[in-house]
Amino acid sequence: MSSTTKTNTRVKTTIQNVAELAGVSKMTVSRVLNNDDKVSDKTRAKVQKAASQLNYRPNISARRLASSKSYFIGLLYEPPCEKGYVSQFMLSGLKSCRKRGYHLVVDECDGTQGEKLKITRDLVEETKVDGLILLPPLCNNIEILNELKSLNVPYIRVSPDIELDLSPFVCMDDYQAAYEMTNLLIARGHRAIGFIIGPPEVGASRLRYQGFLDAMRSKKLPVPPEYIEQGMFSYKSGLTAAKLLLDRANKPSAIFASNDDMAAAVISVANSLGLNVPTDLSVVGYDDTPLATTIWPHITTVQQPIAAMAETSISLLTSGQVNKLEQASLSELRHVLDFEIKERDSVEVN
Amino acid sequence: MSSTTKTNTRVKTTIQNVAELAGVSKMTVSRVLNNDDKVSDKTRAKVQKAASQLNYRPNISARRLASSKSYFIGLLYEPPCEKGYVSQFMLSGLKSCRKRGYHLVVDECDGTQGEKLKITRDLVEETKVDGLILLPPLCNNIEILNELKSLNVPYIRVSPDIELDLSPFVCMDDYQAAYEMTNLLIARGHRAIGFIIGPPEVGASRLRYQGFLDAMRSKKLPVPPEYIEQGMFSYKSGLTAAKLLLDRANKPSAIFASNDDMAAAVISVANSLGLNVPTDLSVVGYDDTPLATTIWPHITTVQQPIAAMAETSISLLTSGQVNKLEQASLSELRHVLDFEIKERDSVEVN
DNA sequence: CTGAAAGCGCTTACAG
DNA sequence: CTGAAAGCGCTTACAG
Repeated sequence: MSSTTKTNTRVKTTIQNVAELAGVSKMTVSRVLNNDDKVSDKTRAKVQKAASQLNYRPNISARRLASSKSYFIGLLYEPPCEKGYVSQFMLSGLKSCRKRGYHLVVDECDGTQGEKLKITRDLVEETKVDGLILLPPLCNNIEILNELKSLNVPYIRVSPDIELDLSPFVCMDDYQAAYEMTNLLIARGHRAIGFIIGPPEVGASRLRYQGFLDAMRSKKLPVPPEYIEQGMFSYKSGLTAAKLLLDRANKPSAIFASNDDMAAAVISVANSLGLNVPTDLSVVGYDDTPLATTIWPHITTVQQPIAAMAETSISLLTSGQVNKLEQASLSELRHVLDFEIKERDSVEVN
Repeated sequence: MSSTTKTNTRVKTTIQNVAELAGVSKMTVSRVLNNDDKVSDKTRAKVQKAASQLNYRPNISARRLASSKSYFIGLLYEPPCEKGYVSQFMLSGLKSCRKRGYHLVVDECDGTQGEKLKITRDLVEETKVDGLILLPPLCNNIEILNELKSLNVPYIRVSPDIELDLSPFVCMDDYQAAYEMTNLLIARGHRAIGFIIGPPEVGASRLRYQGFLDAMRSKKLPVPPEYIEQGMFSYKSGLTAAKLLLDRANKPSAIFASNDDMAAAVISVANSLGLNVPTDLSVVGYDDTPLATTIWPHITTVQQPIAAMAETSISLLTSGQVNKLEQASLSELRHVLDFEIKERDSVEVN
């Protein structure tokens, strides 16, 4: 019996087989599978047992053909996105979709505002996605959000800068992460800590900076203006900022850069100045991009929960929770996921 | 009329509509769409005209349901893969599949050899992919190739090290690229050129090295052993090699690293030694990974034709050419795609 | 709460 | 070379 079941997984089992085993009609099986309310608990249990016994997996193509749903989730990104961010999200999203019998349709949303709107509309109307995921900075594009709203397609915003509307979003707590990272540096004995701010047009920049400032203040540590530099998230801007921070007599013993590219630049400048990282200077970054574990020393950084963001987004979109938006409380819309501080080799006890 | 056609693209047109416009049966339309031989040229033309007039796009789900084909292409990769390589391939592959009405199913093939074989089998038997793309180093895994052969699934090997079998593959000419890159350095006036070799277990390492050697020899330039170091493709190994190459009186004026990570390491070592890149030392890499355009100076490197590799692979797999393997000539199986040398800021006239 | 019928848009197999 | 019929595996809409 058990061996028969095993071989059965190789043979395609249909809704009809499940119906027969459970002793009900295909219709009832379909209802159970789609979480329809009006099925008695007893029947539901019978069907579920039969389905799992046969290792039944619904045929998506048949579903798609018969139903009004497309079983497609769209993922829209806008270049240039932080390197690696899109692909990490995509890889996780692909897996999350697959295990639910959905497919992820990834599209680049580039060009003028008009072209972006067109790409968005096409994805909705041609591919007929059941839901859309908007990566930053697209998730802050109010016209696209409005278009989606009028098209009546549920969407999730990933790490939005501001609460433009009452749509659901996933994000991490940038303020808290920067606060904790700063505390880690302080705990290692650092008092003179430099900071490179991210570009002002990115909302997270302010939060990361504020987290740093508050952590310093809570420990009554000074934050002299010459220890603060403005960066643009690019490696090159990190180079410039690091030179200003380090090419002086009274230099910080640690530098917190608002992203990994700039942190890597700090390490490079330190080296060219004859400073060893981490013995002479500790450096921390933010994002945990591939670069953080490419260069040497590997950078201590904040790991964004990208896989969890993808999983949460797709879970919300496929469970249909997003459709019940009107009744949803704010707490159901906001998903603040846990970050992790990855301690590596760029920090040392001072 | 023209405006009607435009609005029609919004309404879903079916094979039935095309059949009616062309004055034939659905069956005939289906034959034309699937490139069936036995259709008269006249009928074919009529159908094609009607289809394009209606902007007809076949419904993949209906096709999948009715046919024995799945319209899925599998992409199998094995971590750790060169950073960015997989995601670049994936992004391109996603687009190539989409425009053909296919879907790309991406899966990570990790673990023991037994687990890898199981993942491969599952992808074939459960998802029923019509074809598989094997990224390196999976494409050199003879057991997986054999398994696929016995499962009778067509596959494409991407940048395989060796010709293990008579299956089709896509690749670029590593030897030629290294040859040309070396010539570029020579043309810029460099005579003393150092080289960092890639890991011996990667077939391309040998080809790149040989291309370098032959270019030097053809110009009668010396290649002293102290200018050659062994690397492992990692940044850290590049650091070690670069120190050996640069921390001496008689140093090369240019260094050719076998990949970008090591080239970035060379730049870092140069900086810490007080050498400016490119004025004191020219550096070139290979692969054109995101890192090459992240750090400063941006690295002059060889761009692998990843998008073209993805497009070619999917084109071969979806056109059904791969099935006619037996009759295929070798030239039809081998697809050596054009590379491009990206000249950036890490090389200067000597 | 449950089911019989019809149909989604294609292709397969069979005729002619 | 072309077509009428049946069916892929589900869901929708309608009964009861």
